[in-house]
Amino acid sequence: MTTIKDVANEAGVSVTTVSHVFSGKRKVAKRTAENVLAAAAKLGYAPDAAARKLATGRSTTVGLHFELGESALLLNPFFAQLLMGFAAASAERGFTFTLLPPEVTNSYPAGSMGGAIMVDPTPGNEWVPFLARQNCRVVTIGRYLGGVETSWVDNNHGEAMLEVTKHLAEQGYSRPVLLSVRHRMSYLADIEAAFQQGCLAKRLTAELVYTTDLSDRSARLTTRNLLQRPSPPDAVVCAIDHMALGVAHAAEELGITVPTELGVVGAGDTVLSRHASPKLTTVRVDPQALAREAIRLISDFWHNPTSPDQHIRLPSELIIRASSSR
Amino acid sequence: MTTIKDVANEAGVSVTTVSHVFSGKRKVAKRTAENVLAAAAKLGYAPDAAARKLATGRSTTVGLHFELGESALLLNPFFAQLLMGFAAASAERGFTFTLLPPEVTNSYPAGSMGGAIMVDPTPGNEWVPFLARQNCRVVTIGRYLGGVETSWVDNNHGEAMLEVTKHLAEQGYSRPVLLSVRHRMSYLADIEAAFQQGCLAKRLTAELVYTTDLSDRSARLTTRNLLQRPSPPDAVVCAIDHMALGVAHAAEELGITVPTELGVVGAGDTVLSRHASPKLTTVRVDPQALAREAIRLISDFWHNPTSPDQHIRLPSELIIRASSSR
DNA sequence: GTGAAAGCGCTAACAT
DNA sequence: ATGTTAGCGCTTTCAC
Repeated sequence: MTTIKDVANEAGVSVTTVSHVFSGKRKVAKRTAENVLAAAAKLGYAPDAAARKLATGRSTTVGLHFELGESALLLNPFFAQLLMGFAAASAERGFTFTLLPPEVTNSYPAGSMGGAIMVDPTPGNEWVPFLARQNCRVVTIGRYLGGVETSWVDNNHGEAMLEVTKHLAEQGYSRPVLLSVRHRMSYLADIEAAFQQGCLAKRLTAELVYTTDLSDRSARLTTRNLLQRPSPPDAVVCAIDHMALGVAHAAEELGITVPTELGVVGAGDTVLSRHASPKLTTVRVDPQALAREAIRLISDFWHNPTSPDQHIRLPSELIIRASSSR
Repeated sequence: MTTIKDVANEAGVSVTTVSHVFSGKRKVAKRTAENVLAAAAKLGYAPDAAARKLATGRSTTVGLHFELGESALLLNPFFAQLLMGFAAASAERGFTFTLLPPEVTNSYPAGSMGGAIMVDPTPGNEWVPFLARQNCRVVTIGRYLGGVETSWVDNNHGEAMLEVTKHLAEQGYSRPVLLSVRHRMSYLADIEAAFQQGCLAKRLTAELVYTTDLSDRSARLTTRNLLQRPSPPDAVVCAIDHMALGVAHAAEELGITVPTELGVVGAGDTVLSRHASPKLTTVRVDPQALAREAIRLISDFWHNPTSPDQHIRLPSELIIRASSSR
């Protein structure tokens, strides 16, 4: 393993100078810096993150956490794209990722992280308060509603849902149902509130129905019940794409045509939305952009630890397809 | 931050003793060990991984890499489950994960990892030779066919495919096609070979067709062409579940009934397979088991660096559903 | 603009 | 069965 000392010898300077060339923390003469860089390249030197962390007390490792059991992510291609975004964005900025275990271990060394990103945390998430208590900077994707302030990156889910209700009204639907689940992610709270508000504005009856879990199967069974009511809904808006597939399935089983008799809207614009027949109207969010912004915040905080929390709201886009176009 | 010194003072012993209580590298009197543990718990002490790494030269961080652009993982719920398995299994064994960036950076500090896991590497994967050169222990999920020996954990894809062809023959299908993609993962090589062999054994014509990419859309378009031939296939076996959905879609568009006129078989048994109508016959693999075994190997190698490469083959299971049951 | 040296938290000889 | 101490690779004060 090549150390800073080897580079210093090769370049004929002190380790201090080599250190500063790599950290940029003090001015080094141009000629000197070039020599050092050349020596480092020749020897294949890269600073050792562990040694650096030990000396500075600060880490460039970012903790990453998903609530896979709770959230929609497990069943969602969205998940993989988010992760891909994290890997790429962090590599660019010289950060490294660590996956946090599902449950908090009290002895987990929060100090080993320079920050943490929590994807779609629910109020029951124990990591957020745990990390906050240890002064580990936290950025959430979606807002944390558990009583601890954090920085966050979120989509404009509410606004998109208003567009959905507007679109449904324009298409002549009048009795929409929002199919959601009881997990308390900010995302769900947002679309539920906006759904009620949007329906009110357009004079649509607004009904909110919860399925027992996130599976397409639950969505299908719930929808079957809804459609067999005396006055069934004429549109179903879903919290995630694959629930919408379950809805379409239920309609098909009952001989109800989509979109004529029943409008269907999903959320996420995953590969699933293009797969449904008819094709699914859905709200598109950009996982790569979410990842990039989250890393940007972590990087900002790392370079400027005292800067205040930041909140970033990215747009969501309504993609209108056949499933809601009469 | 609590250090080993604080614990030593609190417990009235030397740092050496504390160190050994935590590493288990030498015998400590029961009473002493209890005192140390109590002191550590009281002070909230956890060994600092960076310092430990610096002192020993060995890291408990495991690098994790996915070829998200190439593989089927991006579109596959399988992916998330695999990751969940990694997070849980590594937490249990005291390892920590780091996500490797998509592309190799020559300056990447391989020394910062105690091992690496590559998911479905293709021969073009640059990380495998890069890491092998630096004596970083590599475990692949699926075999690496790029000319470097590694330890691996794999499923018995070939055997499962033999069962598939047997099943197809039993159901009276005689002209099956295997729909695959040109990415060179061992998994694809295995099912392609076994498909040929199995068809030969059962006297079925065996045709192998490649789609341009992994999307359901490509599968659908390719299948449309196949089905419009003078003598079309009467069964399509797919390399991944969502391609099978595309196949079913194409059949539906052409008014060809599944499974009567066309048998369809997927692979993975993801949520998608239960979603198709009719329900999809598929080959089930267990992502959690793959993750657990991979971590077990990494852990073995970490504790015993000189032990030879290991190869683990887990069973795959054919799940017969409506899409291939005449 | 550059260096010398102390020390971050831990481990592992070498002691006793 | 336990303790003393050098040093892992780096950063950072203090000095020039």
